[in-house]
Amino acid sequence: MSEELRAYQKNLPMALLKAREAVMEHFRPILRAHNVTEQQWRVIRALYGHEGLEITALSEHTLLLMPSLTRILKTLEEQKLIKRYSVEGDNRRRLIRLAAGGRDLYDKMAPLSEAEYKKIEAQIGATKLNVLYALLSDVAD
Amino acid sequence: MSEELRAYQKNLPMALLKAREAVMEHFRPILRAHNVTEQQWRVIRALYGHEGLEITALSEHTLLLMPSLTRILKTLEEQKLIKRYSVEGDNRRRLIRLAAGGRDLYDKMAPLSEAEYKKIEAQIGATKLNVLYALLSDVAD
DNA sequence: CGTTTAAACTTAACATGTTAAGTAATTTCC
DNA sequence: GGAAATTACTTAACATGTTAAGTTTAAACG
Repeated sequence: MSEELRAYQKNLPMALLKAREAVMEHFRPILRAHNVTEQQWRVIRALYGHEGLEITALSEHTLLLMPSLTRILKTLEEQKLIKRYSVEGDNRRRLIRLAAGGRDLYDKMAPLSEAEYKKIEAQIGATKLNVLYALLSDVAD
Repeated sequence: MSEELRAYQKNLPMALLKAREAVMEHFRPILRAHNVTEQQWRVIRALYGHEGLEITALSEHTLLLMPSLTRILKTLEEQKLIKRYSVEGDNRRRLIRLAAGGRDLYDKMAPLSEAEYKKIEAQIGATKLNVLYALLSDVAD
């Protein structure tokens, strides 16, 4: 097999992207039905798991860059899904928390999301999935 | 482990994204040095492998949606990296081909890209990498 | 202390992602 | 053969990705 052919067929970023797109197809209907984007959902999820996160920390948890996050938080705040709080003793930082609306949205979507995940797990198999997670975390470091 | 914790830690789309970001970090310096975006490079690569592609086919090969591709092709054409050709007997379709500038760019970047890939392969190991490709293609279908 | 440096965001500008709607050219099908 | 459906692509509008520059507040340091 020529180098060019290898390069075209075994392209790691493309393979990862394609797999991700396939997985996301399962979740997109749920997202659309609740009028949230994928990235907004990532923020809500992270906040549910860690009530009271600073924006930089949120950026790390969600894999969203700060400028994107600035804009996303602005719209989530307008929709009253999150709230901003000041940090004692440091006026540069801001704490972000889910508002009641955000918690409600999470409570509605999480079970649907979890159910879809179970379907995927059933299709691929839990064992394979665990191997995949291990390899992915291997690649990520 | 609670459901919520599972959901937060073992999130397949996020794991795929994180791995992809880690891999792309290797290639971004090359892209930046040649003033091409990741997506523009995907287009150039696909065209190099299949001289003369219609836009819909290009969309499938690059995993870019048609509206994105429309814009990307516009800028690549302005930079004289690609050219458009008409298709005999069907005026809806357009054939896209690399122009001389596009081939030159590919010839400059491909060896650098290939070298980076070899580094990644060496870090992870060819065996693991093959298992990963197999699992990813499993997930993607 | 006051000046410099760094940290935590935000803005800006341009490219792409995503969904819906629009346009022009082909097929279908009665 | 001509209306209706389909195909191939483009536009539009809004959200996010990405890099660079700007702003405000804290920390460091001489």
